[in-house]
Amino acid sequence: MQAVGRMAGVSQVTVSRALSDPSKVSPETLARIHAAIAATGFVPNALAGALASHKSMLVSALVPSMTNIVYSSMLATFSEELRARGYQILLSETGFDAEQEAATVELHLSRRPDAILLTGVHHAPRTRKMLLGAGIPVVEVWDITETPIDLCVGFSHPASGHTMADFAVSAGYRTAVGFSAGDERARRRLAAFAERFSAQSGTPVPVKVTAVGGLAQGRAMLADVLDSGTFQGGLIACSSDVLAHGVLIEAAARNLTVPEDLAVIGFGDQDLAAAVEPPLTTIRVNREALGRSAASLVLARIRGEDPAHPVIGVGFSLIRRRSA
Amino acid sequence: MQAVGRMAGVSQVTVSRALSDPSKVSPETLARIHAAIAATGFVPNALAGALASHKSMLVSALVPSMTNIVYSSMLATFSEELRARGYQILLSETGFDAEQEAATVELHLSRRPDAILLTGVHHAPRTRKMLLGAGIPVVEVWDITETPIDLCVGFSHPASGHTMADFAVSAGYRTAVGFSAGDERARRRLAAFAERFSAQSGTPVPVKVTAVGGLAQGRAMLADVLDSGTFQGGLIACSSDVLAHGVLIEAAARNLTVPEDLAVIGFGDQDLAAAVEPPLTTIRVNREALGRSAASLVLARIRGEDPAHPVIGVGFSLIRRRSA
DNA sequence: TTGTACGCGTTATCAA
DNA sequence: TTGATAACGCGTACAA
Repeated sequence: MQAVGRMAGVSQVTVSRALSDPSKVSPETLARIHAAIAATGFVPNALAGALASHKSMLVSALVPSMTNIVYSSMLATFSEELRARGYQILLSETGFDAEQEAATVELHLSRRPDAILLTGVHHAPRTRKMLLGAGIPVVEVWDITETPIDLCVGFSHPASGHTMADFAVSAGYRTAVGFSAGDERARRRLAAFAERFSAQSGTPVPVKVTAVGGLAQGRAMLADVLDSGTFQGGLIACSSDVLAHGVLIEAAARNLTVPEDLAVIGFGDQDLAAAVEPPLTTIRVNREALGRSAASLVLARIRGEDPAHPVIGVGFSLIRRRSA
Repeated sequence: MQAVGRMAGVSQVTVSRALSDPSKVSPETLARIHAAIAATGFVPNALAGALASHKSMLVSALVPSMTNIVYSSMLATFSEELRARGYQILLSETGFDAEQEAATVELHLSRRPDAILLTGVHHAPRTRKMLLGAGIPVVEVWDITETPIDLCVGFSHPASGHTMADFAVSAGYRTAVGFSAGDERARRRLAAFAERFSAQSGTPVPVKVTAVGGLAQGRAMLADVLDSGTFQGGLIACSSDVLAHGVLIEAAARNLTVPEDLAVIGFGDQDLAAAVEPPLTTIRVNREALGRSAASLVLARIRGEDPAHPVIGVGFSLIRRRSA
């Protein structure tokens, strides 16, 4: 900035002002400064700026996995909203491990973000402590709690499982099995489904769990319950659309008709849900709205406001298509 | 650090040393310092550290889309390698637009990253200039060029199209159509396929293009060529596995048998390629190796080394399964 | 093994 | 409308 100022015939401070609040600089000097910037290729140092102003214009986001469309799609709108206000996103994966999350939080905090987004509501005690100590807005998403660290936007996973079960019962299904991915939230959804469905139908609901929830795992699980005789028709409730899609593929490969021979219900309403054959009955969560709400809550808190509702339930809805 | 030092009975510098190089501090004082850190909940300020040391321990990564598994999977290994060396990734989406990329590069440069990763080899002139001026390692990935800004790890998209065509001809297909996503690299792949296939088979290859390459678009494109009579059997070459998967779904919905009634070839060898029915013949790019090579090239350059081969071709291979 | 002094490149405060 | 000066919280000499 000093070099730019020298070239424009002004001091370093004036260059700083020209960049942060052009209205405080006369049009003529502003022009000279811009000319100097263009000539030198000067790029301001945001590190120094952040250090001096105590504003990093950085927002941290921690998600279990960035290759999972479920998280990346809500992040897309979250970061879009924040980028519009000049914030940049510092993104990290935490896996599904609380200790790894704690380590990542510490790393992020050292960059002095102006706010931080966490996935889920269950964290290591140390994580909570660090976050409280940091004194910045914290928003927990993709789950819901009455006792958030600060802010929370999400929905109840058990409630979504209950909704699936109620639908299944009312649609006339009397037997069911559950296929779940290994992460804690998926298991809570399926556990709630199994508990409610078996209570209403009187038949127990076995729940199979796989570490990762891919297409291949969906196929393999269906093959497994079919070959072992665990499943003789009825409904297959899956913790994700991808798993459900795998079930569809395996069923087709065995010349089984969906939903006649077996019915399938997914979770997430990803793009593929409507595009597969038959289209998937699934639970839709408005991920974009979730990301947007999280952003506006954070933005309000950064402005110093105290939101009337620090916990926002975005809800979900069952989309009935042809698979069940 | 001063406060921590006071509590531990040492100066600020000693605290700094305890954190950056514990071997330079006596075990006793180290213990006192760690106790003080634990007591105060002190988290070092990486902004100040970066400002003083001229090392931000930050590496920028710019990808067209983070919801696209193709990019996020190579990023996963890239960031894993760098995280192991203490670097953090500053990630941004650029869409498929050169101007947006330039603006994002400028934003990232203001954070003084120690290196930067760019997707593709075609950039705005201004981007090249800024990057050269920044004087940091730059690695361009997912495409290849003889004249990189600095480093390059990727493969030739036209060559992959030629490989598809050569396979198709040798497998006996005499007619083909191409389905391509709208991005520049996808189109180059399909254009190369069409050119080579028609040269060898003597029949022209129409190429359909869709802005986004989703499952629904794959279905719609197949429905379209079938209903309009543009396609009467032969091979469908797709710019991605997802598009190919859409073709598979639509074919099954119409009771068409693959590969007998129509054959399909994809690109990318994503997880789904082996899991669908029939499994997809596709082009595999080792995305993990790509991310890893990019990381080690960058790391070497950061260490001040001059890599013998600044341009690395990772190549690709055709995986023949049952769809073609 | 530890400490002193200084500088990194900005913003904030105050004065002109 | 502009400038001088002092932080911001660390690392890096250099000295002890």
